[in-house]
Amino acid sequence: MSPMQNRSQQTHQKILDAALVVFARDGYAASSVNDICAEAGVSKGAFFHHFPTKQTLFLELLETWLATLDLQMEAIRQEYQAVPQALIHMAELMGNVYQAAGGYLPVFLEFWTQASHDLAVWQVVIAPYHRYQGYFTSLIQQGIQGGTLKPVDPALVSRTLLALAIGLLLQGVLDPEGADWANQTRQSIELLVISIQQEAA
Amino acid sequence: MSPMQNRSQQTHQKILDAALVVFARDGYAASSVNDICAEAGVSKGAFFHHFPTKQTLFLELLETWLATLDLQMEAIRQEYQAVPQALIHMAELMGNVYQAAGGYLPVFLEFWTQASHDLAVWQVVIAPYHRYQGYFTSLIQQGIQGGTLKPVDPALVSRTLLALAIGLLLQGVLDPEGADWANQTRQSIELLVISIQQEAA
DNA sequence: AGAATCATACCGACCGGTCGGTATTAATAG
DNA sequence: CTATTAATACCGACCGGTCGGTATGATTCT
Repeated sequence: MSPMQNRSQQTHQKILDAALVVFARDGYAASSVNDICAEAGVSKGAFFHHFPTKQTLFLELLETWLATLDLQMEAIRQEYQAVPQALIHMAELMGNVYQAAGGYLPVFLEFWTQASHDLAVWQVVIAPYHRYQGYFTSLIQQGIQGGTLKPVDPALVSRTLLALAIGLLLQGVLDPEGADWANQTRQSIELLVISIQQEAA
Repeated sequence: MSPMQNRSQQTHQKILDAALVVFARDGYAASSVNDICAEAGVSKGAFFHHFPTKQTLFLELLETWLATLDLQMEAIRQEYQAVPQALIHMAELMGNVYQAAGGYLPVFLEFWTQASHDLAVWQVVIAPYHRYQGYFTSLIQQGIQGGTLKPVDPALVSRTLLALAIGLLLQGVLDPEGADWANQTRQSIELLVISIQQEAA
């Protein structure tokens, strides 16, 4: 049943798992390769056998995270349904993100921070960002044409939705005990969706 | 007219200004004291004369930023007016933040990131965060009692408002050319405020 | 003068990354 | 199946360089 990875794959994964822990705890720049090796229980030689540079490891971690996000997005998209409900389902996706992230929410911040300082990271992040923004924009556009949403500016509402998701995530990082953030996210998005829903004539 | 600072105060300020530039460009952890000194045109000896540690400098920068934010918040609070309008004015405050930050928006991210890794920074950040959250909560509560707002959950809406501000700011950091973020912020908050406004009976 | 301010030289610790060598596994041959 | 070879995976000492911070001497102000 289990994939029965060979030693190399196991080590590779151990390093990735350890890096997630260390980056979440100390931040990317403040984390040394030695720290990651110690957490993974692996030698420095093994590290550089699997990853040419520290940045490569970071990018692989980022791409993995984006891939799982894409998977969840696609799952929502598949469930064909009315536009307002699709948006609300997206809120539940964010709830999944909180759950899946476990104690590693700060790495999200780390991704964003590095994107603003490192061109290579930025290029990896900006594409999905625009893709998601476009997805929501067209979804809202579609809702307007279908008559379920008021004639709002789709791009504006799209950026507003993303802002809610991102802003609540950041608050969750800063003050995890301050609220039930998964629940809060659902309710915040519902609040916004209700405000742009077309009342029945 | 000018404050005519003495040499010591000028040097102190030069270091702060330079740190703002360097932190915004490279991030806190990746910025060396030497980099900051070079940017400031000041020797390392001068640096450590004015700041015992690099973290101390960072905290002073953070506290200055929070103080100006407080100042603007207080200015809004002084203008006594109806609750919904006060909230919308808050949106304009965020517009000021964009303007005042100039090219230094990434330092906001840096503040947040460090807060999640460094207890001392976290303690400085968490108090104002809760204060602002409480301020908006009571403002909304007041609006509900005054009949200008629907009977929403004040704390929930407060966190939603903050999420908008933060989330739009983060998008502005990642994709400055992607939108007119100051304008977007105003419209996003208006969208939310309208949705919780009590319709005239 | 003497106290405050700044410059220079310097320190040990640690950084990311390299390298020569050693296990471990896979491939091949007999 | 075993013996041998080749390839891969791994180890840990080590490198040049940079880090935050210090010690000390020069300069500037009061």
